[in-house]
Formats: sequence, structure tokens, C-alpha cells
Amino acid sequence: MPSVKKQKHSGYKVTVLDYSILGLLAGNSFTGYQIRMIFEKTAMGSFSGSPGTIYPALARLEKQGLIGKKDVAGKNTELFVITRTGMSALRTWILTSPTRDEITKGLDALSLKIAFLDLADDGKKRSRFLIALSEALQQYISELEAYYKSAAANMPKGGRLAYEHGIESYKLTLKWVRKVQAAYPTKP
Amino acid sequence: MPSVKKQKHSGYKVTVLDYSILGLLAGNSFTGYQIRMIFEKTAMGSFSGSPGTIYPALARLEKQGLIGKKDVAGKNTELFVITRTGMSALRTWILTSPTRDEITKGLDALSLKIAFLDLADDGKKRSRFLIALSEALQQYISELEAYYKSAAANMPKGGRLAYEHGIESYKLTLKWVRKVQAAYPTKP
DNA sequence: CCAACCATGTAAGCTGTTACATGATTGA
DNA sequence: TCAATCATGTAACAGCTTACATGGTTGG
Repeated sequence: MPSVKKQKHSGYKVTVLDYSILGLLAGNSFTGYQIRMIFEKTAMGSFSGSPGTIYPALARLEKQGLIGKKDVAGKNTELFVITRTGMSALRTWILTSPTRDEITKGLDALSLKIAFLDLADDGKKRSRFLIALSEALQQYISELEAYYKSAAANMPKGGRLAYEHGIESYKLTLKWVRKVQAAYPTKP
Repeated sequence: MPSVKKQKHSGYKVTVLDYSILGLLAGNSFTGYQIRMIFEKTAMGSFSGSPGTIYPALARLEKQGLIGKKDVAGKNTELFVITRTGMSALRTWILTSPTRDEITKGLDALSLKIAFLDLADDGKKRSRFLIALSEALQQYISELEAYYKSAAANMPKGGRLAYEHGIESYKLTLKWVRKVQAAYPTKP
């Protein structure tokens, strides 16, 4: 097992929710309320969109300099805008090789990265990321299958069915990643 | 939208992690350490298996009377065993109609319910649960498709691909639930 | 005998959630 | 004018994670 980076509280950690917000702001400027409504009405990343979720996240992002506020003439509301730092942090995150956790604990983070993939315009890094992703998926599927083979006999019927479905889901995701690869070819 | 039960802290809430542990103990008795290892080595429900996760959960469950401790002769370890109350709480949970959250925010809880489905031996309730589940999935898929139709035009390519994959995943799950239904027929 | 594993726990921290507030603006 | 919606926040809380501790047991 490779050593995992362990750090207690090195200042700040940008969460998946934070990156979701950054990704939204990468395409447009929004008020906090508008962002809330997007999360509430469209099941974005499965976060709640309640004020207690969104506003603290916005405050976190602003403190880190990843987003800023902009007054809008006439209106007395403020728009949140992504900063250059924020944009580059987002791009870096999108193209960072998937972690073990991103593969094993739900694929939300990965879906999000791909949803925002157009923001990362470096074709080379992009295809490197996609290759790493499909390899990681393949490997994990092998692990799941190996375990299933060894343990299925002692599982109840429901357990087997659930496990099989887990494997099938990952296979579907792998097929999808290959489709994404085809949709973002490296320029020759 | 139907009203959602809102309660702040009515004593205790049994979490998905708690039910995972209950489900394990429904089939066997384990020491805390053994349970930890199961979570660590088999990605059960994607929880961590570290002591800080498992032991507090075991303490919670014991305080609620859902599990108990049993000395084992000779050895100086203690085994955790599920109580009658715990067993019935688990059965009730397994057969409770899926909530909106269980459908929208990851399908982990639902997979778990099906993994433990054999413990709920009431065939009638079981098929009622599975019917409710497939209907809820169908409905959610329709919602996703309707939204996609209206919003796809304004999405970047990656966004479309990610959203499509979300829908496909739910469709796969629905197909799976139908398979489960076939595997647990109501006795005529 | 010493390392590896078995075994159990606690402390601190962060994130996200719910619920509670408060006010401005708009439209019917 | 009065309700709905826009808009922003805070307080309390639960649950999971990481990291820190501490010992007993077993095998090479």
C-alpha cells in the first residue's frame, strides 16, 4: 500500500461542495441565493442547498481568495465571481489523478470532474487524467471480482445480488469513461 | 411536495453505518476489531473502519439496546451480539419504503437494504417494498430525463456526458431491482 | 524477545444539516 | 397591502475522520 498523505489541518481543505460551487461560478456569476436554488432544484452533487450549507461554503472560498464579490449597479445584491486563483485551483483539481477514495466511496467527485472537464483545456493533461481514471476503475473492478469469487459462496442471496450490482455499476462507469475519452481526443 | 418529517434530536437516529453493523451482527457475532477489519478490507458501505468510527457506533447501538456484549469463555475478548430489539429494528428498516434521500443521494442505503433482504422474511412486505422502490426509481428517472431535455442545450459537453451517465446509472439500478423482484417472488 | 497483530478506546476537528432569524423587493 | 419570493446569515448539532494512546497476545 502506498503511503497516504496525512495532515490534520494544514490551513484549509477544499471540499467537493466547494469545487461544485467553483465549477458553477466558472461559467457564470451568481448571487448566493441563486447558487442555493441551483443546488436545491437540480440535485447538483446531492448537496442540500440550504443556507447553512451554501453561505458558509461561500465564506470559506472567499477567505481563501478563490472567489470574490462584485457589486452590481442599481441592484443591492452582490454577485460572486471566481478569481484567477480559484480558476486555476479548479483546473488543477479537475486534472488531478483520481484518489483511491474517489474511486471507492461513491463516484460523485469523478462525475463532477468530468462535468467540468471543458474548463481544463490542456488536451494532453486531460487525456492523461482520463487514462489514469480508466485504469484505476479497471483495477478496482478486478479487486471487486476477485473478492466476489472468494466470498460469494458465504453470502446470502441478497448480498450476492447487491454485490453483483456494485460490480455492474463500476463496469458501466468504465464504459462511460471510455466514451468520454473518445469525446475528448488528443489533438494529433 | 409532501411534508417531510422534521425533528431535531428525538433521542437517537440510527444511521446507515449503524444498520451496516446491525446487518453484520444479524448473521454472526463479532468482536469490535473483527468488525473494523470487515469495514477496512471489504469496502462495506464505504465506511472507514477506523477505531474512531466503529467503536463509537457500537457504543451508540449498545446504549439503545440494539446490540449487547457476550463474554467468550477462556478468551478475554467480548463478542457483540444483536438483540431481539435490534433484529426487529433492522427488519423494519429494511422494509421501510425508500425515502427521497435514499433515492437521490447515492444508492448506498438501498443496496444495503437489499444486501440484507433475506433477513426480512415477510414475503408480502418484501414485495411491497420492492414495488415501491422500483416505482420511486422510475419516477426519479423521469424527472432526470425531463430536466435533461430542458437543460442539455445549455450544458458543456462534459456536463451532458456526466448527466447522461447519471441517468444510465439509475436505469441500470432499476433493471437490477426488477431482477431482485424476480429473485424474491411472492409465494402464491 | 521483539515485532506484528489483536483489541479498545478518546480527543479534536470539520462538514454538512436543520432550524431559527431577519429584512428587502416584487407582483397580484 | 399582503403574500411570495429574494437574500443572507447564525446557532446547535450529529457523525465521520484522523491522530493519538494504551495494553495484551502470539509467532518466529
